[in-house]
Amino acid sequence: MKKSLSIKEIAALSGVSVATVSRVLNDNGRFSEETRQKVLKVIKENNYQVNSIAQTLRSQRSTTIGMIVPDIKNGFFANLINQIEATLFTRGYSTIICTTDKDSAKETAYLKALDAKLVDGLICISGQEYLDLSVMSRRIPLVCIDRNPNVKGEVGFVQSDNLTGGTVASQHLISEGCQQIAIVSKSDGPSSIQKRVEGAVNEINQHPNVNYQLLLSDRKDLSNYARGVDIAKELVKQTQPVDGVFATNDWLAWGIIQGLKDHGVHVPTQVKVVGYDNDDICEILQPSLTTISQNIPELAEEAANLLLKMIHIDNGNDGVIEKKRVPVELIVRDSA
Amino acid sequence: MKKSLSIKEIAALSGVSVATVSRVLNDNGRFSEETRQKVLKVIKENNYQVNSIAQTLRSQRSTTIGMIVPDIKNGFFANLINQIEATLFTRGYSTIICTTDKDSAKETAYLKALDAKLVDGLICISGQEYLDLSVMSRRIPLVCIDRNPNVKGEVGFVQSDNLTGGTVASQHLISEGCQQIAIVSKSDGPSSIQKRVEGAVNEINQHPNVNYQLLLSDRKDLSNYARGVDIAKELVKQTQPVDGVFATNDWLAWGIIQGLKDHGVHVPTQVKVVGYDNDDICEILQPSLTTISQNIPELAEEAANLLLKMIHIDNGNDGVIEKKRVPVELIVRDSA
DNA sequence: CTGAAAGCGCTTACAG
DNA sequence: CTGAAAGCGCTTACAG
Repeated sequence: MKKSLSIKEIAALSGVSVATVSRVLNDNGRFSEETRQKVLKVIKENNYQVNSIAQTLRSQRSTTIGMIVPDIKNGFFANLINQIEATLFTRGYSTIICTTDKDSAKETAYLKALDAKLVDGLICISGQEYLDLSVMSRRIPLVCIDRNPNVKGEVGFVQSDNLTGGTVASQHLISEGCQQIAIVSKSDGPSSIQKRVEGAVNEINQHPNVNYQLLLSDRKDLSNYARGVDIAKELVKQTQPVDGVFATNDWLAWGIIQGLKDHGVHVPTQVKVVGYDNDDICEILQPSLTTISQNIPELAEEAANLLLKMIHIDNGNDGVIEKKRVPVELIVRDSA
Repeated sequence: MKKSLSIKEIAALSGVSVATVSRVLNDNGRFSEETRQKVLKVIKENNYQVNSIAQTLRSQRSTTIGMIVPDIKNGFFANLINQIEATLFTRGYSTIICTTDKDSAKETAYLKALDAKLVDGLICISGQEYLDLSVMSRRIPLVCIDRNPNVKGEVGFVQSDNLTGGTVASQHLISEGCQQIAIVSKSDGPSSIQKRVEGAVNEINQHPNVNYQLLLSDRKDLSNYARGVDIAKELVKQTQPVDGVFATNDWLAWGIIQGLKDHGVHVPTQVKVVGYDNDDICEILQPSLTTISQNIPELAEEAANLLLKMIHIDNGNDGVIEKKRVPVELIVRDSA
């Protein structure tokens, strides 16, 4: 591999000291315009590229942040990751994305790797369990999105307003005339999903004439879609038929719709269905899916800004926890 | 931020030199079992974490690879990224994922950042244009997936067998009795997609009784799905109706199916449709989509292994280009 | 089996 | 305005 030039060689070629080259590079400190031109010329001519590793070691700042995410294939996460990364990039930070695949050993290994790489901050998205930061050798600014950290000390916390999301979903079904509502979710979901259920239940409880039942799939072996199909089988067996379903994600919702259809139950005329996430699939399905849309741009912006703020303040160890709650939006389509 | 301990402090606490601590850490060089135990004990007790940045600067090896990808939201890319990253991780490498959003300025900026971070290698996935590596200050092992690099020197090249993919798609339609086939794609697609079209055309040309037409959407403002709907409008207007469609991705295929349905044309009885990628949506749609599945695990494995091989050989500058071509598979479902 | 020392490529007080 | 020098935390010949 061709060796790249160092600041030392640039200095020699420019006839100045390495200190001066460094100053020009960082536009920091005083130097004559003439010197600057001279150095910049040599840098250009030699395609010099600064060595960030050396910078990081020296300055103890990596301008890199680590991002822990359970699953990159999920559309919601992919969007969120993409936007956070884009925001951080415009602010001069690189992002190392670590996909844990919900494997806590992998999560720990990644945390150590990020620690060793001196990342300036950490963003953790969702995840099944409490976040165990005891493996870190340093205290590091941390922002969690939809996840409860078990960390003492300063943690930023950005949440989508899942509680309201559930509430709005129920409200919509009720306003459409539903009186027997099934709330369908997964028994193994993270707290963000449980909040959706909680919101939906709370709302229904405000309406004495509306009943609900909770159906939690524990079929970890199935995809969300397949779980929905599976749950639909339960639904059609019931003596008191449901007329509304709130599913805590869109794939689940679509599985339910298809499962119901297989049993001759039509959506939305016989049963109305509301999903969650406003996944890309919502628009292309027939019936298209009524759903709750999370504000991904705002979640990304809040998380990135909060982390950057924490990095720059770097007050280190007082236990202040900043929280942001980002609104959601009901999107009405054909299914309810 | 709490400062982490250095090897120097571990050395002091263990009563040995930093050299010895380093040896124990890397299990490299000779030392007594007693020394090892002593040092390891201190490391454990103090939750010592090695500083990879210092290691990298010293050894000029970062055990980090960079990955340039056009779009993380695309299911095919997301899967591929995920699997490459997982493979590299088991081999001790971290992966920095850089999403270019098809913006070449962003691509250049990322390339520079990766260069500055001393990544040991680079994987580039797809992308619209030739890859411009002139911004790199070093020669670096590079593997391209479905992308033509314009680089002199050693480049690994892993491709999905897009040509055969197109061929197989046509074959299937023909074997299902189609005689008027529309090949639908995007005018702005990368070469990997053009290969699919080429394969499909070649195959049809083998069959004198089968005709085809090529429809390329140039509506960059539309999603793939919307482009499909749009194209379907063209299709139904034609005097000689088509009875088969090959679309170069699944979302496009689904748009066509929905567009045809809107005009009263039924799939698969009147028109048969084959998509490409075997996206997660294929199974949940009705009709479910017949498609060409790329072998993502093998693509990931080949790319990762090839890159690792190049890194370890590091022969640097002979112009050998390794190529791998990964087979695809026809998956027959309801739409054709 | 172990240590002293050089050096990876930078930044930044300190001195002038 | 500029340079000499220390030091970030490691690894690795070299010497013993």
